[in-house]
Amino acid sequence: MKDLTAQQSKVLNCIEESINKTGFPPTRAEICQKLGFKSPNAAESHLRALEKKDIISIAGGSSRGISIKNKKSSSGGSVPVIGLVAAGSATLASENIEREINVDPSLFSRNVDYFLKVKGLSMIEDGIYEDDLVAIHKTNDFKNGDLAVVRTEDDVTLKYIFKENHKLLLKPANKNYDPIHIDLRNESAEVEGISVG
Amino acid sequence: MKDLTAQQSKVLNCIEESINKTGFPPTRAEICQKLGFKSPNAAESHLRALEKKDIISIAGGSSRGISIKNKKSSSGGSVPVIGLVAAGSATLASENIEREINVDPSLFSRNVDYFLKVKGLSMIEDGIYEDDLVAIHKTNDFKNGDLAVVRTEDDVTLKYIFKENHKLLLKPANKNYDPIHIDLRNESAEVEGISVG
DNA sequence: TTTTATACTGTATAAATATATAGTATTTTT
DNA sequence: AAAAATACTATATATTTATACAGTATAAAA
Repeated sequence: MKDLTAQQSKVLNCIEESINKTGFPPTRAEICQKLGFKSPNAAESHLRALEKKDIISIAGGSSRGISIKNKKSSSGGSVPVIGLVAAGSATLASENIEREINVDPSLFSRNVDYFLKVKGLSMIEDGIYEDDLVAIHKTNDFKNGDLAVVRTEDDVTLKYIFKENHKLLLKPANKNYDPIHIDLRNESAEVEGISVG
Repeated sequence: MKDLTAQQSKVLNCIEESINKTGFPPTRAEICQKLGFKSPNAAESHLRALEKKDIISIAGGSSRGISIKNKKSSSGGSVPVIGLVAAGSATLASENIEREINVDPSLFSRNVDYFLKVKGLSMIEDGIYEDDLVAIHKTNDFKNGDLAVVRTEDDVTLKYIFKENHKLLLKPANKNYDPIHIDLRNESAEVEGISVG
């Protein structure tokens, strides 16, 4: 996908800000006022550029007819933050969702699908503290030693994962917590994603 | 709080629909078209009524200047659905949030703050199955035998709660799962809310 | 019983808004 | 080197839109 220019990002930010603050998108004039433009056409042409790049859609003939596409999925730009977990304890996530954190896509090795906000102390030896953000890529695939979000029958945890034949070993980075052994023949376990932070 | 009339609910729904579908609030004319009114003043006066009841706010002098208040908290009307948990396993909640389920407030004994979507099988003997909704009232207060959302150091679970001195007993309604004993002197545990469904 | 709130039709209009057209200048792509 | 995209100012205007004013009718509250 084509990147946004600095000005186009500003305009997009301005739109997001308006929606978050007032509940509805801005007019051309409002964009101009916020960004210091003196002509409504400045905003107009930026909007057209953003539309061409498929970032927003503009409803013709109606005021404030701007909507931001890509609310879900896609590759670059912004990623949802999911409140969660550490060694399992899932916080009530909807209260912790901080929408639309803009991220530099080149910073991470794989695609980041969401961020986990760490709750709990089980990863404390690894420099991951409460409320830290861990970038997660959704996948079932993992290597031994990966920091993974694992969903067992009873839990969702963020731990280092090791697999040997039928056995999974989930290892927290805190001596006070014991490693968890899972026999896949008795218990089910799914890897929801792995850390790419 | 004053209740909404049938027509006012329709108008509110119309606004929500517009925001969900197009990304921005409707004009008076659009409301009229959708609900079959023939005068823009029909929509206008309903909007004024909704504003008076503090359901929406209207930005004077700007088009589509309608925003819905009460995004958080408050008593009646609509409640968020939080994807979650059963015997602990927390699904990645932001994916499961189904916003704004309208509920009859008189149906529940206490205020409903949110719904949990049950994941897992630990409550199966009690008529609570996977994907069922359980109405939750946020509180620290509980009685023995309450179905409670309990956050331990490592988990969030939905279980029947019993307290004896320093000990908590969390009992699932499924023989295959064992009750959990928590000694409050060694481990922390918080009640996030109790079921009022 | 007299307000007050609900629930509209119908008409009108000032203000808000989208949007086209005409330019200029710089940077990037081809 | 030419074309295309970026990044604007400036002006104009048709259309959208909010919003006021004038009515009518019914139901609920005071």
